[in-house]
Order: sequence, then C-alpha cells, then structure tokens
Amino acid sequence: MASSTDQTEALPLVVRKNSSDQSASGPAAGGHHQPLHQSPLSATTGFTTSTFRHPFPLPLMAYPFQSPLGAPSGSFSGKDRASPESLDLTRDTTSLRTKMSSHHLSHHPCSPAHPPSTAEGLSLSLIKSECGDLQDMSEISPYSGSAMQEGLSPNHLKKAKLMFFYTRYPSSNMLKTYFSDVKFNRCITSQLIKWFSNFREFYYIQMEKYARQAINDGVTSTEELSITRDCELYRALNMHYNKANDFEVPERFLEVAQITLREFFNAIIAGKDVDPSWKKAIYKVICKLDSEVPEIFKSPNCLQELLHE
DNA sequence: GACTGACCTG
DNA sequence: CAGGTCAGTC
Repeated sequence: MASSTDQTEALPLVVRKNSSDQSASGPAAGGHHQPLHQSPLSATTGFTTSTFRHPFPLPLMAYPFQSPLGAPSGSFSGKDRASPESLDLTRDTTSLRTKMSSHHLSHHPCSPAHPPSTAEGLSLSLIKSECGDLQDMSEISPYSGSAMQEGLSPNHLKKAKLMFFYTRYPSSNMLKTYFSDVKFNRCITSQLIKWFSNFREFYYIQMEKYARQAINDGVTSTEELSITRDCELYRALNMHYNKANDFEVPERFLEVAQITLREFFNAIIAGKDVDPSWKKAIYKVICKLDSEVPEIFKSPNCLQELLHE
C-alpha cells in the first residue's frame, strides 16, 4: 500500500434531510469514491455447508475466542460452553450476534407468514443475506500464523480502535491488509467499516461538545485551544479508543484532534452550524489528515507487541 | 440497483 | 457498538 495516493477520500459527506440545501456544497473534488472492490472473493458458489455458522446450538459461539497468541481456539471444546461467564466475552461486549440465524419474526408488516429461509434475504439490508456465503475458504492467504478467523474478535476491535489514532477513514482495502487473519466477506467488511464509522461519530461528537464548551467558557480565539495529553477532551478520546491506556498515542493524533477542534470552533463561531450540513466541510478537511498506519499493525499478533513496548 | 457514510436510536 | 434510515454517488 505504502503511500499509494493518500486516501482517495471516499467521502460523500452527506447532507441530511435539510430544507433549502441550495447551498450547493457539491462534493467538489471529493465526489470520487473508490470503487475498488477487488473481488478475488466473488463468492464462487463454494460450499455453504460448514461455512454457515456453528454446529453448536449455543448462542455465543459466534466467533472463536480471542486467542490472540495464535493459541488454537480449539481449547474450548472441553469447556462448558454453556456458561457464558467463562468466556470473558462480557467485558468488551463485542458479541457478534449471529444475525443470519436470528429471524426477527414478524418484525415488519410485509411477511407475516415469513417463510423459513427466504424471507429474510429480501428484506431491507442487502448485506445480511450475503453474510452466509463465504467463498471457498481454500483461498490461500498471506496471513501469518494462527488460523483464519471466521469473525471479528474483541482483539480485532481493540486493534481497530488503536488504528483509529492513525486513520479515521480507512479504505476497505486497507482494512483487508491490516486484518489479514480475518476471512473477509461482505459482513466482515461492513462491520469493520461500521466500527470506524462509530469511532468517527464519537470523535466528532466530542469535538463539537468541547468546542461549544470552550465558546461558552469565553474562549474567542482558536489560539487558545490546544489539545494536550491532560486535557478533558484527550482523556475522553483516550478512554474511548485506548481504555487500558496501554498504548502510546501518536503525537500526530493530537495535532489532528486539535485541528478538528479548531475547525469546529471556527465554524460555530462563524455561525455555520445553522446550516444542516455544516459539518460536511469539516469532515472533508479531516479525512485528508490520515496517516500511514505502522506496519506492525499488519501483524495478526501486533497487540502483544504494541502493548508491551 | 449496489454501495457508502452520516445520522439516529437503543 | 449494532440496527436501521436516508441521502448521495456511480
């Protein structure tokens, strides 16, 4: 990947259902998405049997444990898989719900009868239906070490959060290379993308909140706004993406955060926030500030190393 | 028509 | 964080 072409800024920067919206604000240079979907995994029918979920009747068998150190997840067999508490899954909540298996019966008016299999697929979210069909996993992948993960683990989430310190808008291709131990399919990709979307949401909410607070506190110039490792905003962010505080947040992140904060501050001061799409301009600026994620993150076991140094 | 991301909700 | 909606792109 290297410095290919810095973030093709896939950012439509949507405008909400505002009214006038004649504010143009066209996607300008940003309009250009990155359609890359390099699909070596075009789901060539493959087999749908074993790939489809767990043979066990238990609920949280979704994905193997967080066996970070390549420790074969096989160790679980003996355990009483019936008791959740033994799984330590609780702490991080990352409970990958086996969506496809759970039919929200009669959720919507359309199909009351709701035939067993079919129904769900058609309904709303397209991706869901696709979740099951993985491609023939015989795909030999370059991942090094332990077994390919069927799903995302709490460690993957933790890793994603740390990556956020470098990139706020990772491309799906980038994610594929940084999570090489994961078998990608539409679901996984969507989930990872979703994670970052959630990360950004939190990030921007904090920024806006802090900016408004500063204004209320009488701050009048962005010069007075700086993000240090001991300010409230930083603490909130660190608590969110690096809860255990066992990772050294890169300096660059502080800079980007400060730029973001000032961006919000100026916009609000200028009264831009009356425009429903006022944040769009800010997003456009921030999405260009992504840094290269360190190579080490490409290692499936990077957490151990990262958190030890 | 499929896909993407912001936004909202729980 | 996941689910869903909606607007916007191609």
